Amino acid sequence: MPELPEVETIRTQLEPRLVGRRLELVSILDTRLTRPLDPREVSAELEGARIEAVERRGKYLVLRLDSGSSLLVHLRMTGSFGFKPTSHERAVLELEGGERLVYRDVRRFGTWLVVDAVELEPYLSAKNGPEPLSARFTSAWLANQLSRRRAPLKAVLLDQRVVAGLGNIYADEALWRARLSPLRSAESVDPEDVPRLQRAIRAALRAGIARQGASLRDYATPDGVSGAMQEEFNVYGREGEPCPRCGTPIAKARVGGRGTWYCPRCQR
DNA sequence: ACCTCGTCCTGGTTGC
DNA sequence: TGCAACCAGGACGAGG
Repeated sequence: MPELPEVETIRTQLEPRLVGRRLELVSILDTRLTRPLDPREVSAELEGARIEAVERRGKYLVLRLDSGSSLLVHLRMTGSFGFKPTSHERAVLELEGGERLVYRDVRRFGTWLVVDAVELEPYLSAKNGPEPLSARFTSAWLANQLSRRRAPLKAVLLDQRVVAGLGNIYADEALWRARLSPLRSAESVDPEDVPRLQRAIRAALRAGIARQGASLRDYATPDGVSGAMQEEFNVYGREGEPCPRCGTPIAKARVGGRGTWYCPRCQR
């Protein structure tokens, strides 16, 4: 489940290997990938273009092309990139120089979309709120968003328009750091506590980036290396284990249909 | 406008 | 040991 730290790690590794290279052949092997568009149309738009930049917005990977178009890749649950043949290949980009970038996605939730220069920013802005590691992600913004939502706090943090890039893992980890319960309603959070939550979100994501993401199930980086963040989870997946802060057994609940781990004692 | 839930999808794990 | 049921969850659409 690639979230911001995993996608950022992928971006960092792809950038030096892709920028300046031409896409010679684009093979889309799974027709679901480009739905509702015909994969042949998408291939035709990509082939021959040169990659100018590899960027990230929220959980989207953005390949900017010299044609003016951009390829937006969303990895959803199990999407990944690599440079070696593997199982569950859904697309292959043959690069100038003979290298083959393979897109793998076991569960086929991932999506590829080509947008032109005019559409790019409106599309990304409609899907994503502020980047959590940018200056635009302020406590004031977060407080305002929380104040108008009655849903569980965690459910609101998973809304990409509130903050871009948080997923199930880092939402739980951020809430643990902030000592706030995922179950309470967003509007019930005291405005005085919001700066703590804002800093906790940043800290959780920065920790993930520093460890090159978390390797669970299907995540691997393009270089084939595993991230190490899973070894440092405080609560995620740790039902029954002692809270690293107070020793109380970690509890598990379902919030918005998602597995949710938290300390019932020190997260209020 | 907001909220919850079902859907998509496959493979690994669990339980009988 | 076999096999079916269950579980993982990001985004989106339906329905309340």
